[in-house]
Amino acid sequence: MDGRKRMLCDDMGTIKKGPWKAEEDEVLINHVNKYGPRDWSSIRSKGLLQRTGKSCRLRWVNKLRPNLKNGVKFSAEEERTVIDLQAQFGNKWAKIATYLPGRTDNDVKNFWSSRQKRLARILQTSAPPCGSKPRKNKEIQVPPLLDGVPSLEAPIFSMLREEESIIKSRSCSSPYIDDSETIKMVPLQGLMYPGSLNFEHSPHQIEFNPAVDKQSYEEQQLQLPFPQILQLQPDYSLPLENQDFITRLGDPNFYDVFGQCSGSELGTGQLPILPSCFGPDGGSHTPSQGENQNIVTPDSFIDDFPPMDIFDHLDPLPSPSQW
DNA sequence: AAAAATGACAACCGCGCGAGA
DNA sequence: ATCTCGCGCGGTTGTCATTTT
Repeated sequence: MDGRKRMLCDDMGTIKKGPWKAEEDEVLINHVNKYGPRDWSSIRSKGLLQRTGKSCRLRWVNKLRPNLKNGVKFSAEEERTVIDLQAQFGNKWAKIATYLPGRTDNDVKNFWSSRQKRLARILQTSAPPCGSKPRKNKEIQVPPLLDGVPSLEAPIFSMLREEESIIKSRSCSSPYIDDSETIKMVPLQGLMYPGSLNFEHSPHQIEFNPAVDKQSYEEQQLQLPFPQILQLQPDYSLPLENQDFITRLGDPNFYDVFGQCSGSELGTGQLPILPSCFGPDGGSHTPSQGENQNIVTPDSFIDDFPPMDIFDHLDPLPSPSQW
């Protein structure tokens, strides 16, 4: 339906909808200048405009109010603020907007919505059904660790525009990340030793062989002690979210992000999903009752995940048929 | 160059709340 | 006490512009 090209007229043609004209804006501004931003309904009752009071208020609040940052993109700082406040308050856009001078609840809402769409698309295109062909060559075959996540809803990756370049420039700080143009499996290999994963059994059950990791890897590669990989310290030069993510890797509650996926249910040494393998016990950490002060939901896990842009640099994994 | 995908933005709708009659 | 009305908020939809394929 072409909702906005047509000039909708409800109530026997007395209510105008659709885009505002400059003349209407002028009338509205004049009214506000005279009476203040109130009595919206009187604008129509006085015959000044064929708009509902609601529509007038919305127009004023979102477009005509002074000091609005119309047409100005959200800065990185504003993005971060929204992300933080959304985590704190939920979808209380009006409340969040009060922390952002010049921004309206609609702005914040739209920003968040766009972000959600973007991130949902990233996850969707990163996790094609088995056998499906990626739409673009830039995409990757999602690692089994994400592909098999049960009932994981659209992700809420925390991702700032500025982060991609930072990740690109900094992500090779891990000795386990291929220090080349292509960053391979950053979230996975950054925390595991290459060769410690066995994909033979099932695409959704990666077998973790601790024996392969430390010793053989260190012998072959760098003489770096294993604990170094777990003693992750926040890098304060990184964006806040990355710091937080890294910090929380050391939080026991962060390991078993999907709660129900205890090691006992899955079998020792089998890694159904990535996050469990972050645990010191290889994913068998089962939070006891009352241990969920920091309940980690799938969404919050996604929030804590590193920026998805880093996946842009992943080499495609072999398809299951190639395993 | 054309088509498709995506992002950004504007506006409407429904619901709930609070004040006043 | 309750009814009505105005307002504010969150969700949703549609359009246009830009980017990507």
